[in-house]
Formats: sequence, C-alpha cells, structure tokens
Amino acid sequence: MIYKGLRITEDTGTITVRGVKDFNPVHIFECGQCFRWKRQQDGSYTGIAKKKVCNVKLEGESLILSNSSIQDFIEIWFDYFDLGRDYSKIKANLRKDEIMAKAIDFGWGIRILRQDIWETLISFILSANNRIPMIMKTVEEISRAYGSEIYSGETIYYAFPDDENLAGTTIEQLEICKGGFRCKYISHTSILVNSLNADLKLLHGLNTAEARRYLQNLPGVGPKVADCVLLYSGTKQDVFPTDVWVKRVMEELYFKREASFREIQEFAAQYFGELAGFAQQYLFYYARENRIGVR
DNA sequence: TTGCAGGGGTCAA
DNA sequence: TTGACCCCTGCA
Repeated sequence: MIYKGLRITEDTGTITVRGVKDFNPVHIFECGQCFRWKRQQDGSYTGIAKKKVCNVKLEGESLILSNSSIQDFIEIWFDYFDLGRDYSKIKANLRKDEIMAKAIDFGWGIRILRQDIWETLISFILSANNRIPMIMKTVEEISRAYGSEIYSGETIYYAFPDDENLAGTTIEQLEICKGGFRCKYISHTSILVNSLNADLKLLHGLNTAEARRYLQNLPGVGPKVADCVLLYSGTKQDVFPTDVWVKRVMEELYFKREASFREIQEFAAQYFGELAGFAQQYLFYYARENRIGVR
C-alpha cells in the first residue's frame, strides 16, 4: 500500500518501507537523543518505544521494521520517526556556513524522534552529570522494576513505566536502579506529574519560553534538561540544548573564544531561528563523534 | 591491586 | 558563583 508517499509492504511481522530519505539508524540512535535503542550484531537496532518492541534497519533506500505491522507503522512509527517532515529542506536551509555543512554531511541521516514526553523527561533528569551507558542502564532498570512486560518471541522486554507507577514508589525503591542523587528528583517529579500539578499535555498549548519555564518548575529540570525534553519529544524545535559538547563546538568553531551559556543561546536563536533544534543535533553529533574541543 | 578524578547538570547556600 | 552529588569507568 501507499501511505503519505511511502510504499509499504508487509510480510509475516516485518514491514518494508520504500522511499524513505534522510534516514540513517546509526545517526538517529547514536546522536544522544534516546536511550532504549540497542545496536545488534547485524548493525540493526532493537528498541522499546510506545510499549512496543521493534527492530530497525536500512537496506539501500528501504527501511525494514521487524516485529511490526502496517497498522503499527501508521499508528506509531510514522510519527515516532518524524517521517512527515522534510529533512532535505531543513538541511538545505541550515547549510549556511562551512561548519554546518560539515556537521550535516557527517550526520546526514539524523531525525529527531518524537518520543513520549514523560519517558523523555525522566530520562533526561537522569542525564545530569552522567554518561550515556549509565543513563541507558538506569532507564533499563527502572523499566524492568516498574514497567509492564512486553513479550517478543522468547524474550521479555519492559516498557517504560507510566507516571502513576513511579509516583507509587519511594526514593529508596528507585535507588535500586542506580540513579544516585537523581532518584529524589525523579520521585518528586513523578508525584507532581501524576497528581496533574504538572500536566505534561499542557505543554503543547504553551509557547517555547513558557514551556521551558513550566518544565523548569519540576525538580531535577534546569535549562538544559528542559530544552532536551521539548526537542526530543517533538514538542518544540526552536530550542538549542546547550551542554558541554555543544558549548565546546560553538566556542571552537563559531566564537573562537570562551562563550557564556546565554551568548550561545542568543546566537543560536538569532542564527538558526526556528531550526535551532535540528542545528543543535547535527552539531552535537559531529562534535561528540569527532571529539571537538576535547583537550 | 588500589585509589582517585571526573562525567552530555541541578540545587542550595 | 561555587561546591556537592551517586555510580561507574579509565588510568596511574
């Protein structure tokens, strides 16, 4: 069948989508936006999202999704992989200097996933002063301890728990997942979200500045985490999450000197505008993979 | 083998 | 503005 310009065929739990452009699983899953997709022996990625398990690989111009149906694709994965967005156009608009050109050529297949905002919130609270393998491990442990089981063949996977599941646990019960000092933030944030004192659905109705402030009222959420949550949940694209890697690449390649967080934010808003979030993702991936700015 | 520094930020003083 | 913070890894 044809769905929004993509030709889809299904064969015993595997679907093939032809005509997908600007899509590279390595770039998408290794660019720091998600924590539940794991590279397999054959180079494909298996992940848990939206209470489903899926395996993704690219063969030529065809996207192969295993353990999935056409219905899942239409209801879940089309949106999750942001396939309705024209990344070629975004890249053309962002290719305004040599630095961006290099970053885009390097991470040409990046797409910003439209992840569940609740899971993204908790995952990025965990990211504070932490490393990716550790964040992945803790998210996995939280899911194993408090999430629902998903059966796929012989294997049991665990969905990320809902807010009521985490709100019902104590800080001590969360600490078995090795989140360290971030567990108290997760516990308090879960209670606020579950009680609807912090309703994440309201974020869609707010402008970017308001949405940022709203999120920053939650324990464990500062400017960086708020921007990550907005960007990686597909809620806002005009944010520029600035962590040490983005700071390094901006200082080394654009400012040619030390620059403050505020300066970088203002420059990004002015220079990249509505596309700041996409620019950030290309720059971050480029900087991290090439260790730009590391002494 | 053991010990220590430091990491993709946030909070509190 | 600055130090502390859990846990783990890398490196003397």
